[in-house]
Amino acid sequence: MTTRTQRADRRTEALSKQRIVTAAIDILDEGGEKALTFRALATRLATGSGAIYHHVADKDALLKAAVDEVIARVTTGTPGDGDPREAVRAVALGVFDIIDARPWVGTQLSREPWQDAALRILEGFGGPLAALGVPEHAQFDAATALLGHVLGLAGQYAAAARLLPPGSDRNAVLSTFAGRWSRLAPEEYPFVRRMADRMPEHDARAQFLAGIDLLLTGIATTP
Amino acid sequence: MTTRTQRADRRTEALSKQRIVTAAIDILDEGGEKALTFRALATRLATGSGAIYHHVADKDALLKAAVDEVIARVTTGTPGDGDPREAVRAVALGVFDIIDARPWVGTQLSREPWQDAALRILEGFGGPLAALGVPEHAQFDAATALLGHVLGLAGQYAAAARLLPPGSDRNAVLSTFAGRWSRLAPEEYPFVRRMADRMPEHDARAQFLAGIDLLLTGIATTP
DNA sequence: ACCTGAACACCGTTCAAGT
DNA sequence: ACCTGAACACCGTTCAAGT
Repeated sequence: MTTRTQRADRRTEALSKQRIVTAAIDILDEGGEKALTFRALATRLATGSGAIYHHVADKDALLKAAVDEVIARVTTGTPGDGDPREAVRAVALGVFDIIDARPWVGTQLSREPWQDAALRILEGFGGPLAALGVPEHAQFDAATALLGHVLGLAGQYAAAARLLPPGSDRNAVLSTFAGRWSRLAPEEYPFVRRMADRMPEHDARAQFLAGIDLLLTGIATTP
Repeated sequence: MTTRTQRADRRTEALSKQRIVTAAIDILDEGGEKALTFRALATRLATGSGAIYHHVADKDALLKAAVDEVIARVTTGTPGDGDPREAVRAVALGVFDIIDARPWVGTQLSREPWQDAALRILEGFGGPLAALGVPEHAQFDAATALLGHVLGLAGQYAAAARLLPPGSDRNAVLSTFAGRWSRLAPEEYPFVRRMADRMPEHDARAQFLAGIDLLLTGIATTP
């Protein structure tokens, strides 16, 4: 007899892992890693903090699920049957752009070795590498090297972005650091100082891609 | 008149940033990142937790100083005047081995973009790259790509090592993950599954170095 | 079975009080 | 100036009590 009122009562909609992960992603996007607490999550879901543990093991599992969901969107995009080199670049840039847009993904990927999200990226490189004619025994080294570049450099830019006001873009980040580098001791850091002068004309995304291309060239040249 | 007793009283030795950082490194080595708390640090230094703040701004600064000290030991080793390729490999492997021995360094390097430690590594690559005849405009891309590989892949192995009992070595880590990968869905992860079968015969350090060599080949081939 | 929210066992950091 | 250590403002996680 009370069925008629249920439809309007959105707040008591059943909790689920999916709803929790979605809310967690929203909080991470809005306020960064620091903002994601079980109390904040419970408030947003209009429930008690303990309720979350009925659907998610702990905070680590929650972060893993959030990263996995976001990464899956890039790697499940059809690779197409075009140039395999372009397919590799597309996967790499896809992950780079995700990390750029959501720095918390970069942080988490570094902490989650060989977990679901990293495997998806690895898998995304595998097909194109085979299509490129890389011998099977060399495919694993090639794929892990590409993964390493993606996680390492994209993660660095993500961490840099975290230090600056959320509004500022990639190149502003680089410029800020370039200024800092110019003031280093010339005897200790001759190379870094020299490079600092070139920074302003550099584009972070292009630089990331240059690394991918160096690897692709190395992969194509190595027998 | 109380001067005679001072020599034996080691516990009241003056606090200093150096002493604090050394103690922090010891705690990190013995118990990992979780073990480093200001309370544990204060206990080891036989002082109050608040005293630490007279010498170190906060926990972040403490971790930065600890990583910087450890990384400086590798990059300040004389690069020698031998093969520049070998010099690049030596820097990369040096950092890899540090991260392997102290997983907390890997975690921290991912969180500290373009800070002292990362700059030291970058600088370590700079000299050899110039010696290799890499044109100046390409040196920065090359150095950052090498840095990305070091931070990305070495960090992954470090994080993996953290998940296993502290005794187990690199290859045991890989074998454990290989077993897990073999049980993945074949339609979703054909590449990763295929690679899992090759894992047992792989050496993590060699695989890391293979990536460096791919980059070096790419760098040498790119005009 | 699922949810609630107070309670527990921690943190990093601050600060009045001491020397 | 430096140190002490209790106090503060948080955490993640647990668990008796409710539905």
